[in-house]
Amino acid sequence: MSDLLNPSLLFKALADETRLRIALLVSAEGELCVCELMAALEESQPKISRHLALLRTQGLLADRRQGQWVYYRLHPELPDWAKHLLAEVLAAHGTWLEPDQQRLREMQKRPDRSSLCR
Amino acid sequence: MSDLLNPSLLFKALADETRLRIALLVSAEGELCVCELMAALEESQPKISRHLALLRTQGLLADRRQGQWVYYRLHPELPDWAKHLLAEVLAAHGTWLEPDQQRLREMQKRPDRSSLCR
DNA sequence: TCGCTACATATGTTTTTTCGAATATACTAT
DNA sequence: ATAGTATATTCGAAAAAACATATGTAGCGA
Repeated sequence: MSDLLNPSLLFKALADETRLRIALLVSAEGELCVCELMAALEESQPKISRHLALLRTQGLLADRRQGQWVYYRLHPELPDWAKHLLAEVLAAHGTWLEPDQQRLREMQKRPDRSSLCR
Repeated sequence: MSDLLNPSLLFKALADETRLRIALLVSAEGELCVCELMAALEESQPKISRHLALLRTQGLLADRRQGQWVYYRLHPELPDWAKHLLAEVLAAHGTWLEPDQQRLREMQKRPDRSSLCR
């Protein structure tokens, strides 16, 4: 069930800068929806969605829909070595994400995940 | 002097399977020459050399010539986060390299780096 | 139902990467 | 000098990846 994600596939998934920023941002922030990623990365919706689809089909991210929004998080069954790897990069180069995180904080009408659907 | 190698460049460098095998093998074995890598990976000489050139220019590997052979090792100034990353992958998926390491052990006329040049 | 917002995917094109084959360079031994 | 071995690089073709644009789908509120 687990090791579909081998190192080669992981490195390919993270070799694109947009996907790397997405993976690290999600790793740092916990959970983000598509519109938040669009705002943080300043990229078009299809571009973000396309890269998210790749990260999802490779088993790196998991998604859940809540109302109109789809939230992405690190896949709960992501192997430890992969989690550690992301954590290592984040610890050493977290500053690289700061512009993205800044835009995230400044985002208007950011969806509020605390109000659960019913 | 150090951080020319950012995470994005590292992941791109390791996104190719040939380069990933080279980097992990060198990381595991310490130092290998081109002909040893050819034997271990069963790939053509130009293909190995081309990928080595990429890993070298990106600062991942360092080379030294001894006689007719050129030995490659992890670059001594490779940042710690990058070393840890390789070690993490090696620890979790070292078995992936076993066929390569087996061929390395079975290699005939393997250059003897203990006989230093004079 | 309609209109709106959020997100996903298909299509055709452009850019990037990888490759094999050929050639060039560096060293060793004769 | 010549030949042989080890390694590097160039070049054009083929394959893969990324892109923008257009379109499709799903949920929400009126």
